Amino acid sequence: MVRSKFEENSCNNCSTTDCFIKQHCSNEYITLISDLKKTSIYREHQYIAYEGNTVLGLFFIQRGKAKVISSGLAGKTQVVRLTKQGDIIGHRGYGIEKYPISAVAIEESSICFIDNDTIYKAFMENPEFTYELMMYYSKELRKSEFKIKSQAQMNVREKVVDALLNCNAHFNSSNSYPFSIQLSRQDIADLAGINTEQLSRILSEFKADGLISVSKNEISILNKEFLSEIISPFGIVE
Amino acid sequence: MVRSKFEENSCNNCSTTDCFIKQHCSNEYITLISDLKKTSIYREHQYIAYEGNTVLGLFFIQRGKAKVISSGLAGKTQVVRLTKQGDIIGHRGYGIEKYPISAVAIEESSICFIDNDTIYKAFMENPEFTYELMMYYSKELRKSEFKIKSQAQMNVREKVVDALLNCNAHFNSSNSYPFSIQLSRQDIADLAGINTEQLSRILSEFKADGLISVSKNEISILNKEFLSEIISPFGIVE
DNA sequence: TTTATGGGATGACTCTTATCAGAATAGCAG
DNA sequence: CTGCTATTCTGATAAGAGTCATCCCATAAA
Repeated sequence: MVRSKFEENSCNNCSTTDCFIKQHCSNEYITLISDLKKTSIYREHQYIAYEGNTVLGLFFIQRGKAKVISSGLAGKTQVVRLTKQGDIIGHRGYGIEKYPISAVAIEESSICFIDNDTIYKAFMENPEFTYELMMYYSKELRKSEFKIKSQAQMNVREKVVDALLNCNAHFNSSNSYPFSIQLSRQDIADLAGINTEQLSRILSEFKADGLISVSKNEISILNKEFLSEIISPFGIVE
Repeated sequence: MVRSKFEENSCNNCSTTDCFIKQHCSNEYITLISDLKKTSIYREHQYIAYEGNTVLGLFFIQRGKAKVISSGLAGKTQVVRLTKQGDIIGHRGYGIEKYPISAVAIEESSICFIDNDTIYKAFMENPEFTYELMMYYSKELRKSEFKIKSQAQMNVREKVVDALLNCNAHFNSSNSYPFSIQLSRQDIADLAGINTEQLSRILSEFKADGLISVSKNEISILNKEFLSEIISPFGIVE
């Protein structure tokens, strides 16, 4: 996984093909942005953006994974969504003063930052780029609203399934099984919107039912179909 | 509230100043859209869009109010959001095949429909329009993600406050009190993500505490500040 | 090897919320 | 006004989820 400094720094040589900039901006703009962007490496557990901090621009994940979290009452944390290579962070804060969320790397990640002015110019001169980003928002919104319903209507068992399938949808790009989840119990619980004790109980049930396996505390999804069935009455998103 | 047919049908003569089209499209496009849009009147409880139906375009609320609902398990309904004059319906479905939600008028409403092709052309030739709509999505997303946290972490009491303040933010544009809410207990419960019995109990409490008044089943918010205090630890959105 | 440490699992208990049943009230037709 | 229906309110009970305490197991340090 070693990449040369050269590869990391120039958009033209970047191998991340699912980047929004590369896909939808004109060559002229790709070159411009390439000069103005800042690419940084974040280690696991390192904060990429802090809730409450001033919004200065957008982050694009060149490589790696991150979780987007929002702090609640009494130290509770909600994992709002999971992100991977090609995803965008900070777009919710775009247009307002302060980030409503924090973002934390869940593995070593390479992330490109583009400041507000540059990105605004890119929007104004690349309608397709703006359009595609709007579509990205639209998709995020659908997922987000599905999750509102999940939180409101699912029981803990269903919430756990939802969270596991969420991890799978975001991180198992090759859709191959068994697929192991790298998140801690705490993270999964925060994603499901329940506590770790309940999560443990439900996971034990699923383990007994042969839906998942656990070795060295690492959860593996064995059968996506059986899991999906548990929440199928709610419909599927994406 | 009687409007002439002429006023209703031409964008140039439309008095709804908070319309996205009027605010952000070129005059040329406003005229074009004006010819291609279809404006319809929906009565209270009438469906504007059906969950599962094919997405044909976007709806703009010229006048009136609507609720956006999503069906869940066992006949449960989630009120995903409330909309008023100037808001957009169907934008979540934009870009996919089928509407993930239904929209229902909650009072007589006049709604403009613009088909996919027309709106796509408008996007491509009016970057500012696309940009502003993207900002609209961004704002909706923030609100939506705040609601995920609400559903996951608030107790019923807090959820009721959240729902009441939501009604207030959407429908009390003049910000004057007492403000009366026109929704049924069922709608408010579906918005809060709780059942009607719990809602009744909490409303009775609030009534006893002098936070709201109820006459002829119509809820009036007397003191927004005291209500806000109940959920202030969660922060405020928008 | 032993011993600490931290994440995870499990049991007992409590509290909140949903459900069910029934009473009160509002709205409406005759 | 009277009766009918739908909505809302209230109480009793049960189910579900959260909390607290403890135990287990893996890893790392001594």
